[in-house]
Amino acid sequence: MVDQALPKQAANISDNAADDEPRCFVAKLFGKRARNREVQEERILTAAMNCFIRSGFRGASMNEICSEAGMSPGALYRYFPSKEAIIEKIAATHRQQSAEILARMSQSNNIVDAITNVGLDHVRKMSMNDEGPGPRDSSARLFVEVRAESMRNESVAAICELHEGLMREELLAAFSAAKERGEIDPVTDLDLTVAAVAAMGEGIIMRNFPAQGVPLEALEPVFRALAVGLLRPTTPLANK
Amino acid sequence: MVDQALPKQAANISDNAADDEPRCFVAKLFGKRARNREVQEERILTAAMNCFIRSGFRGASMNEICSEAGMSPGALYRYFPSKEAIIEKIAATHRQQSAEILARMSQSNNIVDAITNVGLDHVRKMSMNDEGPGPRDSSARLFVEVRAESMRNESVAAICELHEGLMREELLAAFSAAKERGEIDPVTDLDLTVAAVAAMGEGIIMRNFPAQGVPLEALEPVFRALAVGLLRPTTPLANK
DNA sequence: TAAATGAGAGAGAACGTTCTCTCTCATTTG
DNA sequence: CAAATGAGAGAGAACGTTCTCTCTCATTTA
Repeated sequence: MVDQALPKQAANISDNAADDEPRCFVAKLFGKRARNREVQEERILTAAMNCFIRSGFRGASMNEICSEAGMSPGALYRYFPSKEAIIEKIAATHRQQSAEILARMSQSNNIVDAITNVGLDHVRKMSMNDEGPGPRDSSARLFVEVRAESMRNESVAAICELHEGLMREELLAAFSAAKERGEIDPVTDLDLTVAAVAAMGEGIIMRNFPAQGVPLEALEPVFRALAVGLLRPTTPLANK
Repeated sequence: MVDQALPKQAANISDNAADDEPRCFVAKLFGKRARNREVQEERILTAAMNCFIRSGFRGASMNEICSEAGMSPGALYRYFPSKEAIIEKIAATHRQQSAEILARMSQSNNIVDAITNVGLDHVRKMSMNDEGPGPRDSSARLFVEVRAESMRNESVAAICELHEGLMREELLAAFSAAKERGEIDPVTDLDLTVAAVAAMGEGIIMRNFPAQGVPLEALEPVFRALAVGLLRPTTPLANK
């Protein structure tokens, strides 16, 4: 069989500069014998995510994950030292995706539009990983699973706090800027408002409205009303 | 790990056997015997709840629950046929408590006050079971645990849907009445608003603000602003 | 005494993890 | 060039533990 795979360690150890030949480094991306470590890790994480969505962090067994990934336990444990490590990695990835969406808060010059758009973006993103097989609200399930685990698992709690702290900072910065622009009632407690918006957003994400037949367009006025209500903008309909 | 010096068997019932009670079959079913059974079931449920809060539904073992309850497995399995049955019972009890609070929605004649008060009641109740030992946000933990389980466990999902359906009905009835009173913009989509309020409420409950040092009084304007924003009352400050 | 109750051992399955062995293949050696 | 080498990758049995649940038998209760 002429299956040329990427020699990972050869590139690291030997320093032969005559490596201009474009080798077939895409070793059958998710195929039986993929050689690349990152590809294998990705394969495991994808499988584990499916299992965790189906059975929960504690409910899913390593054998279940191995079957889903098409690997043996021996192979899997070459890439992750423990089930706990897989859980932590998946929790981090999931929360990081949320934080990245929130990072776009400061792009808008209008706080009501900013909240509305970022909220919709978040809901859209969280309801999107539902193309392939499996339950329609996989992201919502994972979200709740991570939240539950974070309430009793020290390291998962730390991972969540890291990303959620970033999200709160982003919100606070946007709110502060809006306050200086005069868009927010000066007496508003911004810290509390940030916490409330974050909490309510979590509730919305958790329920996964798009998966229940509520279109994003229907959600738009809800987010807008929430923003108007909580932030009491002094010029509520200026940009609308 | 509190090994409470609880008398083994005889202490749970008062010893006034001198009464000339009818010792018929029915009396046995509904008399002292039945009451003792309820006491034992309650003991198991309380212990199980503590364990589930500490370790999660799947993470807590039956041995852990037995130790917490000060019972042997043989005794425990006399009262509950399976771990699943305990989980279902606890999920039902927890969700029912929420539904009972929501049932007071119709008592208020002002929709903004109604939402504010019921929201505060709910948060207060959910943060109150924190007198004894254990984590401060036991109700929030249980809430998330039940939600997570409901997303992959058919019977727990049915239990949740039962009580949450009641809650949505209650909200919808209050909103409809308010709409007829002219308190809500006629174009508002009440079904969507009910769903949104419920989802955001879940988010607030989940974060358990009182346990994080946010007093209920601080939360009051947040609920009020949320209600005003989402329901757009035509006479927003009438009763304030 | 008969029925109810409970303690505790432990059965049998499933768990997370480790171990051993085989296979593949780039590189080294002859 | 062909054989030898050795390290990475993986399969799958097996390990010790822990799981849920049952069974036996002693004690309590009516």
